[in-house]
Amino acid sequence: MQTWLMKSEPEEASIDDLQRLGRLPWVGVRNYQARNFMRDAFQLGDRVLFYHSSCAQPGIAGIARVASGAYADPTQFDPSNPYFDPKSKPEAPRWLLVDVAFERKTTLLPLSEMRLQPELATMALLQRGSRLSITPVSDSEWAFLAQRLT
DNA sequence: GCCAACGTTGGC
DNA sequence: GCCAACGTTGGC
Repeated sequence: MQTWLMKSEPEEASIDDLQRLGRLPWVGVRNYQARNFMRDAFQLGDRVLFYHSSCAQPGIAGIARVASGAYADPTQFDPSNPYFDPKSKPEAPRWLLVDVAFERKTTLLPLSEMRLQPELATMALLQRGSRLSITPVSDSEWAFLAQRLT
């Protein structure tokens, strides 16, 4: 089983929202590399580290699971939605999503602390200039993180 | 609000 | 297919 880190702005969808709803369609991915991870590499039951971005305390806020295969993100077809993509056609959807299911909250592991850990220096999230909203987490990175996510 | 870094677009 | 211009991300 693989572990992934997925970024979400808590103002839009926080770990508390996921806890309340139990399950969420991960709408709004508009990057081909991130889409391809969901389409080609995600497996049902894969672990998801739920990361809060663009907020006062960026960091890992909880753990979730991949709860569906990839399917068309409906927001790309809705002209009133901020994620609307006029170039995407229903017969050939450009953007996909997966459902994500709540597992548990963790005490927030701040980005600033993650940066201090040599064991995490290889994380895709921490690489210079990395902006990708979905990144893989290696087994050794997860093993280290698991001890700190309480 | 700033700005570095990156991805996408579109003219050629 | 190149690459400059532009838009976006996201930490600070």
